[in-house]
Amino acid sequence: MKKTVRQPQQERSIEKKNKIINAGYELFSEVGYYGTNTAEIAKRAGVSTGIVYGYFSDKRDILICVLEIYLDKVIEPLLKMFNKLQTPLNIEDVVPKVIDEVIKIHKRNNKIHEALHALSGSDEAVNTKFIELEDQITLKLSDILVKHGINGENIHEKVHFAMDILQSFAHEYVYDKHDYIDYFVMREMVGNTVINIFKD
Amino acid sequence: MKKTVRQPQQERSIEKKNKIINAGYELFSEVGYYGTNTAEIAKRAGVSTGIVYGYFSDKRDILICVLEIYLDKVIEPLLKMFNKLQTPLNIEDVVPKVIDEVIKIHKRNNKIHEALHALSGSDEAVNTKFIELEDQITLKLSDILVKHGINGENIHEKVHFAMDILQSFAHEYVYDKHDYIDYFVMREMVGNTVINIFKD
Amino acid sequence: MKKTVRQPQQERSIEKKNKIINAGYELFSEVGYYGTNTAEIAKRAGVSTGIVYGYFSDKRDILICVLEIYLDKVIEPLLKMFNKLQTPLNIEDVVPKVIDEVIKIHKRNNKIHEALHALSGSDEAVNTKFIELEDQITLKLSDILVKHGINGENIHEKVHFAMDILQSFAHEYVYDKHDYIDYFVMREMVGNTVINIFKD
Amino acid sequence: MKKTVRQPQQERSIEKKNKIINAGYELFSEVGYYGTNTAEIAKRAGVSTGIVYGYFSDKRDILICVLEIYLDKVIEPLLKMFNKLQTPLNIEDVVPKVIDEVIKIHKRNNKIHEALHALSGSDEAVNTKFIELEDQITLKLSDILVKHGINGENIHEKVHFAMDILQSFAHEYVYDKHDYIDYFVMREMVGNTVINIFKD
DNA sequence: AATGAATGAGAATTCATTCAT
DNA sequence: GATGAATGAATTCTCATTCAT
Repeated sequence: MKKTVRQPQQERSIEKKNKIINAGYELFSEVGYYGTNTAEIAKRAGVSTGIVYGYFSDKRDILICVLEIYLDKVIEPLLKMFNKLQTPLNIEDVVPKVIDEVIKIHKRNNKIHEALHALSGSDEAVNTKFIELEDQITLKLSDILVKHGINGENIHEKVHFAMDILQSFAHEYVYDKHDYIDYFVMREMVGNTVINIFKD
Repeated sequence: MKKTVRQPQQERSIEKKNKIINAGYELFSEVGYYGTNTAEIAKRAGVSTGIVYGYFSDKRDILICVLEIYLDKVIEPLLKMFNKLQTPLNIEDVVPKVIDEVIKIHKRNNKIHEALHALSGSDEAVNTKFIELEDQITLKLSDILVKHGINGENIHEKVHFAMDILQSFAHEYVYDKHDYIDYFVMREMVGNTVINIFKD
Repeated sequence: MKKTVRQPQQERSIEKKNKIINAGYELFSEVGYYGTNTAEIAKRAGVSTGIVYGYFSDKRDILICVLEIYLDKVIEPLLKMFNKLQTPLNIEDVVPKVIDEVIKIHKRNNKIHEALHALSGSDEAVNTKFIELEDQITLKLSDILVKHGINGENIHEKVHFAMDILQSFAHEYVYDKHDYIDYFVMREMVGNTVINIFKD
Repeated sequence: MKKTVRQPQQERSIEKKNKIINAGYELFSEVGYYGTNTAEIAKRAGVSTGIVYGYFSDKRDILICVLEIYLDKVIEPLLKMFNKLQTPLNIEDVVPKVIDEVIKIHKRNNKIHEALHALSGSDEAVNTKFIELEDQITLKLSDILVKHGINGENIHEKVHFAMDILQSFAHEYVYDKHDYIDYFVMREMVGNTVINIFKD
């Protein structure tokens, strides 16, 4: 009665599972979770519809896996950037680079971010994963910043708040295009604000 | 061929249309757009399924209308608060009040906000409406602030940015509950940041 | 419990009933019986949907009435033409005129003919009316022809058969447009055939 | 977005598709196109409603396929009959046989013929298919007749006209039952008329 | 008589999931 | 492990007909 989901050990199987996840990633990005059906995922992955249920317990399970690779695509470039920084770091120099990086990440992943974030409201597991993502980023960045000599007082709150601001701005920047907003001006504001957070 | 949607003139009809919108509002809030079906909306509104299509062209059309009342629920308490303020306004006093208000709004509307925002990624009309609403809020608030003696330079960018920050924080505050975040500390940061935006 | 259908006596009412029938006639012609809904008929007739059921027991009842005015539109011009004929009539002269007339009738009424004929397969009353129409035409024309000196032997069969041929041809002529058919040649064949039927 | 209709290759699948077409054929015959719903077709075919949409894009698509097998049921017995004939064929002997055959075909297929013809008025694709089928019959029969030594002048027009006449008569014969018509007499007329068409 | 809003059964269609091969 | 045909519950939407006003 219990549903057993294959834990693929062989390379062939892992490869196939990844193909499905990637197909899901693409399709969820393109037309959202509800706009995608499992048959299409299978087709795009080049496998049969039946085998999808050999690797995943249900459609939502694919989503969870997609979410995981999405998280990597977000976290990795950020960490890589921070790891390249030299001590002592000059916050005025770093912030613009971070802004550029966050925008870049947002551009690459905006659609899937929307699709996944949309689900976080109605799906506990998805929501949890998102929170975990934020946790990871916040904690790792806090660590790195403190190691580079940034004042550690309330560092988690500072980092988290800064990340919120940057993400929010990246979203504005990539999507909305309100006519009456000068995004160059706004970018300066964002930059100065973040710098101030870490300044004193 | 042509779809005719009743444009209700009489009070009775307007009332009924509103009942449907409210039922939609509630259900979309509770279980999201895709978790709701038109039969349920009708049932909750106390009407037949058929008449739903007398007032709305389709399910999405209900969403669009829900989006509109959502705006009111968001914008009205904010405007009311601002209208009570005395000129010249002391930004240090106002910001904490605004934070409280935004948190309150977020608490009341968090689910529906998610649901609507979710759709804006995959539905052009919903997205357009969303942007329209953001525009309205930004422009109205900008207007009020300038009238109260706030420096009008880059006011749209300032207001929009401040709204992003506040919304982002309210979201954090209401939802996420990261263990390592002291929300009282974060709240102070947010307040000071917003105050700084409008200070000089 | 019984459904009473108003038998309109006053002119205003009769006019209104006719408006509905005409609206039905038009719409059935344009989009067929199943492509038309009663709300549209009412709208086109300039009356409310409710009152339609004051004059007609149901949608099919409108169809029956439409069928009746259709029959008149078919029978009248044919009889008018035959009544103008002079004794002794020259069959070679008459037949081309009849062909022209039948084609004209077909052109004016082809759509509604299709729509009505379509129903005759599944609706006994409609079928009966159609048979009645054929009866009327056959008997009246037979009468006229005999009075004009045409040999009365098997006259009903001759007339009916001739009408079948003419109708069939008119249908071909108005509709089908098979590329490989020279309709001028076919028309000659039809004419000669009909003439032969009445010749000996 | 895209609708993919299975193109069944395996015998099992083809068989199932045929079952659905046959169920459609039966039901359209019995109660017409609008009197039939897809659930009933599925039930009659002994399959689920879902799989119907695996083989057909929609209900109309079933109709189109039914139209095709209808053609076969009409054309095959006719062709078989003609193929048995000896050259040079004696038209006086052939025509009565053809009349019998056409009546037989009509008896077997009258309802479906009605149903299909009905739709051809309001559905372009059905209409096109219908014309295509008539073309096939005309061209094949013309070919056969010429090969059997019949004068090829205006052969398409002759065949088409003869088919119209025969069909029209078969329809009369099978359905209408006008009291005042002696169908034996009429049958003689039809026979002679058709013979005359091909005589000189 | 007249209105047109309201009803609700019924229709077509979709799609996550299962299952025979 | 793999296939893809098959399932059938669920969903959106329509429309002939009724009914409160």
